[in-house]
Amino acid sequence: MESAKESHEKKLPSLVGAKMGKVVTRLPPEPSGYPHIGHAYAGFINWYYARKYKGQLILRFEDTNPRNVHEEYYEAFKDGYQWMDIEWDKELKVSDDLPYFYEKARELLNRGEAYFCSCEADDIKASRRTGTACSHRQTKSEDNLEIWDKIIDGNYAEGEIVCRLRIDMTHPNAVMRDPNIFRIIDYPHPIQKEKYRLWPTYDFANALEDHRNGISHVLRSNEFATRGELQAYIRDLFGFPQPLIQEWSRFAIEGSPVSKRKIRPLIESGFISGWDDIRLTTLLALRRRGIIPETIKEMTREVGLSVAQPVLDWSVLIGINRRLVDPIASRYYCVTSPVPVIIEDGKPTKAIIPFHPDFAERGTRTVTVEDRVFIDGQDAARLKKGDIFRLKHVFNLRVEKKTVKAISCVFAGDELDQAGLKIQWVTDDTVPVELRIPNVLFIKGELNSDSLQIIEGRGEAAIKDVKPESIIQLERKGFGFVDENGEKVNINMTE
RNA sequence: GUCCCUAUCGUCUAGCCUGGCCUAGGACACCGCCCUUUCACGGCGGCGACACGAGUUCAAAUCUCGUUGGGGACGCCA
Repeated sequence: MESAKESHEKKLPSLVGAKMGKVVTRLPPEPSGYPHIGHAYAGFINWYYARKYKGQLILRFEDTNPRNVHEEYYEAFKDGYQWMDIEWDKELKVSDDLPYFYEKARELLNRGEAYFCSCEADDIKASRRTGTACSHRQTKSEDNLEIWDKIIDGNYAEGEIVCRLRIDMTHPNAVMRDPNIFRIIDYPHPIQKEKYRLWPTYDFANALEDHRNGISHVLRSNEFATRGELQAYIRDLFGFPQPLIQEWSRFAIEGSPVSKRKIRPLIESGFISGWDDIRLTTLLALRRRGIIPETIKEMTREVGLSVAQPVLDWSVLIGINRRLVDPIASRYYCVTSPVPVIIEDGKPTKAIIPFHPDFAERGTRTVTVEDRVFIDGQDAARLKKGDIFRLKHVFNLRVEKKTVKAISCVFAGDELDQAGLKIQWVTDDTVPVELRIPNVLFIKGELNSDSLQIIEGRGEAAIKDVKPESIIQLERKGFGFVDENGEKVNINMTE
């Protein structure tokens, strides 16, 4: 028991170069969509180390592309982190720092470290592949500074010109081949409105913000690995110290896309219901599926700072969740394809059923069984004449006659047969239940037409009292999240 | 095409840096038994892996080279 418990308390490794009280990490979301499990994973790691070393965690919205950013997502991220119990110490928006970036950019222009380039985007791209420089590289500082002012004054249109760093067009790391650091975007920003039209690119903003925010450790997924060199170069340009960088591999869950590019068409076609569809891995979806935050944390500790390419199976997440949710989920009976069981010699009998087998303090409900109950069609199919089974928490019955429409039984004693068959049941007093059973969205890259199964059933009356958003267990069916509880109870099965 | 990262049970991961303690440990899944008024949780046991090929060494999962596979970058996205 102890060894099992210890193994569940797997810890993340110590952080290189971390000093107590001196660690500052960051949550750097772009508010352009809903947070998903990958954000929660990275968020938890950053939160974990900030707390472990009694440092600080900074929430920094990377909102430097007004075309991508929408106001609602700032809140969506905060909600997501809050749900994960990830608390941050300071909240910033990169878009608040444009004056700072402007000042730094002008300094670089003045020093000849940057220049404006009016080549076509495609030509710039091609020249990076071939490693050839364009004539704009030679523009004098004074002229570049003049162009800067003209852009601010509105003399250039979007797409007409960009500001690039003068590094090395033949650098082995293509990211270093004179990267763009500013571009014109004539589009209102949700926070800054129409105040700016010249926006810094990711690398420039990120490199300077990390220094400006006093970030000691940049903990991020390695899709940014090749940008590291550029970001370090930018900080070096100003003589800023370098934070320590720790990267891990971006992970995936088998059959569950994360990208907006893949998900949006599914929503538009109506294949899935929205960003909170229970087949997705957005935090909203996971919550509605009955996955709890602790499960995501546990999974993060398990996967750790791996640099391979983890592709997790849903069973890992679901298995961890089942263990964590077991003690908190009350048990209920629910039957699908109900088949009547006629108790020929039935007399009203009170069944007292506990809500949880291990915690008596969670209480019981009392149901009176008369001469008819319903059992699940699948259980009915297994019964044949002469079989003895127990109506769980009531008494034993013997099958006398079985027709396609009903099963007739007689009382067969009260003694509990430990090894005998026990069957869940409902009376006439039920509530309609809709079970939604999710499955993977994609199988081997193909959309899975069977990714959501909906089953109608009858739940015992006690389910009417379950608070929406509770996680319950339908005995022998599994755990689920009570999504709505009205005329009908919708339950999203975790699976 | 060029550059970077990576390769351990079905899946995830520990070990690799500092070679011997590894007949390779754990989690999830699966199978069996036990516990049990659930096919839940829990307990015990089982199945099950060092991608391949060379090399270095008394000794290699661990070091070197190559092959193959996987991921990422080469955006006026982040």
